[in-house]
Amino acid sequence: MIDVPWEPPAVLIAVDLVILTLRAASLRVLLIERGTEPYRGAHALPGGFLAHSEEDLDAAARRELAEETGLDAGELHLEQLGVYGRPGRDPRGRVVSVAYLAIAPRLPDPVAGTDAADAAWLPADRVLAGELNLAFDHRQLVLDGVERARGKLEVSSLATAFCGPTFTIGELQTVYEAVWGIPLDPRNFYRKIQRVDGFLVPTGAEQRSLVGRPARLFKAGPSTVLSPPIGRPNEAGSSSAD
Amino acid sequence: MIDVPWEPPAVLIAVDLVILTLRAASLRVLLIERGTEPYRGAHALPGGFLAHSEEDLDAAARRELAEETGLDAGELHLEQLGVYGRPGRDPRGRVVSVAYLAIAPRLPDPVAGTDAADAAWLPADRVLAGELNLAFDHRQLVLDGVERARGKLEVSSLATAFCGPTFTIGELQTVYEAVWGIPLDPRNFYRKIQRVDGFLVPTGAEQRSLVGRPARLFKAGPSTVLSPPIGRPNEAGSSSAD
DNA sequence: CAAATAGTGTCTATTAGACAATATGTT
DNA sequence: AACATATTGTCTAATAGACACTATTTG
Repeated sequence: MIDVPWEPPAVLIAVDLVILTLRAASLRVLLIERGTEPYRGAHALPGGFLAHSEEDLDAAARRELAEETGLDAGELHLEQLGVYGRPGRDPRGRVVSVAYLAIAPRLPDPVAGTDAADAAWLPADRVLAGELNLAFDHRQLVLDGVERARGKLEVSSLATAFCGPTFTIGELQTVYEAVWGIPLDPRNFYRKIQRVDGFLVPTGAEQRSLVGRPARLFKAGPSTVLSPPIGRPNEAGSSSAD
Repeated sequence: MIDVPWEPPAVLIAVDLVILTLRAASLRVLLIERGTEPYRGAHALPGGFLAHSEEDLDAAARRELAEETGLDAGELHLEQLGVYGRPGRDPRGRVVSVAYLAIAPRLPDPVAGTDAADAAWLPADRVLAGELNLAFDHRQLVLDGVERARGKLEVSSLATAFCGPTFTIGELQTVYEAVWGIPLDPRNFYRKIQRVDGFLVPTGAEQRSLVGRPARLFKAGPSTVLSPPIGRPNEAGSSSAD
């Protein structure tokens, strides 16, 4: 950072949230329907401008999360995804948006936000496939968010953020399958995931569902870095990184 | 992004660069010595404010890179590292900095930048160890940059960005060892890295050094994603992610 | 019992890591 | 020859993936 003789330009800072969750075994992202121009009627990510010039970026993300979903960010996984500042991305003027990725466990259906006129958990697939019309560069944010989640599932304990405080190995497998979009062998998954040191801690309790043998309940262990990583099958492809 | 009845606060945007390279088998970061307050005399990352309100962030990063090092960003690996916007990080006022990570191949010793009064490639170790006094939150940026590089070495072709257009497997090994800070077995490394599909392409040429058998020269292949990944030994540890 | 999910055993091909051995250059 | 680096071979323990099998529940 260098001092300059001229006055540097000031820009508006926005915070946008890619909030992912699992519903009906499919990966969903929280989208609101815009009620005003620009992009009236299009889907958009929840977010907003910095409240005041001294607000911390993370604090702004937590504030928006609470406003839009009523969720306390203390309970959620929340991490910075990146900055999106291409000139022209917002027709109203120069806006630099700091994107955050949040992972939410299964939530009560109604997501009536205070700000959001109309909010819904829409399948991430439909965004990736381009079926939905997203405002601004928000499709890119969702792409990047899903890609981040896919990668971190391999090497971190992120998957548990999709679950409640306790969960079965079957539920965890559903998370991996939904985010990666591929089926996994339950038997191999079962042992592989338990082999990871410090990932899962058995609670001793069991959970019984409508059918089948009751499953042991686990909670997240101390490790946030998974070693060995949970390999994603068929990564064998070239090109495209970052 | 929601429309608001009030005027959102505008802040200054800076771009800071964590430029890594290899010198004398050690990982170095480009630091300049600040000639003005605040933090006069401390080391700082190269960077600066947005030139004008319509400048793209990536363009600003490339511009700063050229100004500080004379390097053409077209030749270099350049990726966004994150945003650093904690209030109070800059005593002059609210500044949100977009950090970029650049990887440079071996460069000519003099790094006389136009802006930088005094620039030097200093060992990343000394920053990590806290030996050097860095301005602002730049120590954190270097930490994050090195950590990013360490991780990407495993799963991407980033290592080749430290090398010239052609390189030997021995040089590549030096990159891995310097960035990870651990020794690797040359024989196992030799084959392991060649097994990665699309990573290395032999040029047919050879390179002879002062001593020892000449080594085959390679260039970077089409793959930017490495599968299987190049596993980093002794990752076996708990806690701390993100 | 049938169906469904949880959990265990086992086999095989592949891989990681250790390290001996060989190849080819310089001094 | 002595030395240094590159490249190849080989052995062993660990691992991934396929899949048969057992266990425990509900209807």
